[in-house]
Amino acid sequence: MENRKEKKSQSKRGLWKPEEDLILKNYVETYGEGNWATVSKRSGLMRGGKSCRLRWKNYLRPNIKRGGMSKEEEDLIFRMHKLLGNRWSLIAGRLPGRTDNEVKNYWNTHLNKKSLLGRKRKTIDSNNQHNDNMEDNHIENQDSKKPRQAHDSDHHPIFNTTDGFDLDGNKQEKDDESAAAWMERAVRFFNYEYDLDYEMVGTPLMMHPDYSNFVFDEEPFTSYTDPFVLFEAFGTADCDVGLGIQSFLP
DNA sequence: AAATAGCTCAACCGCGTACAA
DNA sequence: GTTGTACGCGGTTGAGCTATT
Repeated sequence: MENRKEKKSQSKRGLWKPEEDLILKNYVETYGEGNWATVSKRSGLMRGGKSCRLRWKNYLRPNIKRGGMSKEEEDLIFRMHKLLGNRWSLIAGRLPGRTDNEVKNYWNTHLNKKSLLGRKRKTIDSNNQHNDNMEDNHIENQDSKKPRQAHDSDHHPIFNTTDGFDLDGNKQEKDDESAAAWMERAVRFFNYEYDLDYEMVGTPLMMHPDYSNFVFDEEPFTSYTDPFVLFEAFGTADCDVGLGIQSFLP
């Protein structure tokens, strides 16, 4: 413990200087990525391994894309976030050259505001009680200092069904019954995610009396069942949500 | 021109997980 | 099964920049 404290205080902190970047770059080119704990010893950098790893991953790595997000990237982040929550590394994985840190910052400084404004504006419940609760809940979540709790989507039935609905991206024709089952699960998922009312959780939205008062933002609902996004979330082996749903695939 | 409020984003921290001994 | 180590992730902080008064 004492050792760890000592080590910490010895590590240089704060912004990286160009000469430090150069040293780190040379180090990685010589020794390769990994073994970050030994970087300071071998390279002479007075930085902790974590700091070096982060600097490499976010700024020095080849093919890092700098500069503002395109409209397409912004749109994808928005959609993926709706689906996956704050899983920045997963979202960043679908944006070549972008890092999880960048996506997270972009969300917090740009898209999160839009999201909150949008929610306030876009629901049409006449008494507006749900709207306020939704926003409060969201802000409360954002302010939480706790480590990431499981996202609602982790446990939602849409990711845990056992009806064998085919989502493996093999371009199989979906019959009407399967499509209907899919849609129902999707509807239930969004009902759950927005957390409109705890009593509604698990209740098929179509059957709920409040259904007529609810809209999914200003886009048609189908945009959130965008096949690309759904495939990305459910159909890829490197996606932990995908792994969940893949477990019941044939 | 100076003060200050607001915003952005690089960097840090703590926790969880994987893996080896 | 336990412990130690390395790594990755998401939440948070704060320095520096910009806009406003």
